[in-house]
Amino acid sequence: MLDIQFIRDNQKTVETACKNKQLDVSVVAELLAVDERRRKLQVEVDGLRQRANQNADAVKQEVAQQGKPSVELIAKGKDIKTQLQAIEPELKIAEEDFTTLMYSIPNVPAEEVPVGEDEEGNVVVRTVGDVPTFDFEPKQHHELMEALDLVDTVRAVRIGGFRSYFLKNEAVLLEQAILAYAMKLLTKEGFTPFTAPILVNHDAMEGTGYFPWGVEDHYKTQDGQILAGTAEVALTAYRMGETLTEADLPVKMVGISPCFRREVGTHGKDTQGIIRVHQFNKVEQVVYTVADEEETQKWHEKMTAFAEQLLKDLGLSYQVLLMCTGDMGAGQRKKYDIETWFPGQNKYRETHSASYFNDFQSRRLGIKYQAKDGTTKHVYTLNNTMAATPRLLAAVIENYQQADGSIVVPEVLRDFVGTDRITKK
RNA sequence: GGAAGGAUGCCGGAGUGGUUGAACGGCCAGUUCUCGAAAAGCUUGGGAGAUUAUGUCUCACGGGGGUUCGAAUCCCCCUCCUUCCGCCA
Repeated sequence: MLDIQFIRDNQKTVETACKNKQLDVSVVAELLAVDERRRKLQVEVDGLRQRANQNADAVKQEVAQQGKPSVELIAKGKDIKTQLQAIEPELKIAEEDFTTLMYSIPNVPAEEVPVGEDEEGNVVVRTVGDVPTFDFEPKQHHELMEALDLVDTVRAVRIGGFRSYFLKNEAVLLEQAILAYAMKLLTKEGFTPFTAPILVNHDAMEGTGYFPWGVEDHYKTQDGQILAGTAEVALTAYRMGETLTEADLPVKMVGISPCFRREVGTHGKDTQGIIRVHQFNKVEQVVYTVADEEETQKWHEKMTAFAEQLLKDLGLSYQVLLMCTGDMGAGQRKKYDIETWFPGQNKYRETHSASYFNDFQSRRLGIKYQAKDGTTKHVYTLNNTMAATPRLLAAVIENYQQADGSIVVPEVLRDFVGTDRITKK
């Protein structure tokens, strides 16, 4: 959520942001019209309430002096009340409309974000690691995994539907190893480890900016909770409604949770393998910083670097992309995606996504802090993937495949997995 | 699922119809004292909206509605929390 004053002063900027993010532009003008109506009604209602309060004080005086109020003042009070009852409902409607529209206004992208309609507009910032060469034709992860009895999608689909999977044998340990390694890296960096609830309420979804735009992308329960697509939701909302002190910042959290995504609108994409699934596991980093864009940008780079460290430790090649306006979320101010090299597919695929929001999320969630100068400000929030499996597992398998179809286990994971090579049984 | 209790400011915690927007304590900020700090004292200071004056007004005691000239306080509905019982893991 943006500051209404900012929207009033920068209507064009906000409208351009809507347009560039491929969102409805008309909400801005609609909001400002409602804002004006609301303010006009507010002035009227405030004036009447002032009179009502003054009258009540006068009644109090009379009671103190004469023991009982005069009929005139009681009648006047009733009259004011009648007038108030006539316009208060209008104000209430205007306020409700105002709130709904405020929640529908996206964040304005940072200056350096390229304008673009879709992924074509994204810009490669850096490419790290050489694309590995094979003296044989590298296979895709699902071929390799099926041959080694590491995955079963045929039976899974029978049980859980399209995009379901069983991981089996060493793949289970290898997945856990990746997640545990990711957790360990960030814990060493001073992040507080969490498991996060994935069944969350509407406020948390709206507060993090997934709603109202992404309602269709999420599953919900018959009790009204939503199955979150990421631990970002619960972790970012962790201090919802609280006021911290500046000394508490930065707050650094790393959470592990299952993630659920409906993947509507992706029919026909990645139908093979376990790159795109409805349920996966993820280690996610979330940080609150002071209300300073320079500081939050520093953290944005740092958090991206943490994810890059993981990929380097795993010996994977990747590229970092600066996402264009059309390919970023409504609440995001700037976003990097990291794409990891998949030799079997012969291309880079998205494995990480790092965003910062300034106070867009914290305004919605009501997360503030008392600054050193005594004023109260909203914290700035950021998040980044640390490791998402089985997608990252698939990357490891494709990159570590051998001519005989076996998989070498990355060195840093060997202790956990208990073997240095996965071979046919 | 049944029963009881609870939700108050930045935090803890009083308060059962009108000088309580909130005692008391803590924290933070500002300020006085000081070479400086600590300690101590003082402050219309600490949330939101309107007006755009930097003063006034309104709202804000979990959320919504009602009673009343007047509600944190009385009534109704809802949400959440705690405890006990039941059930389950």
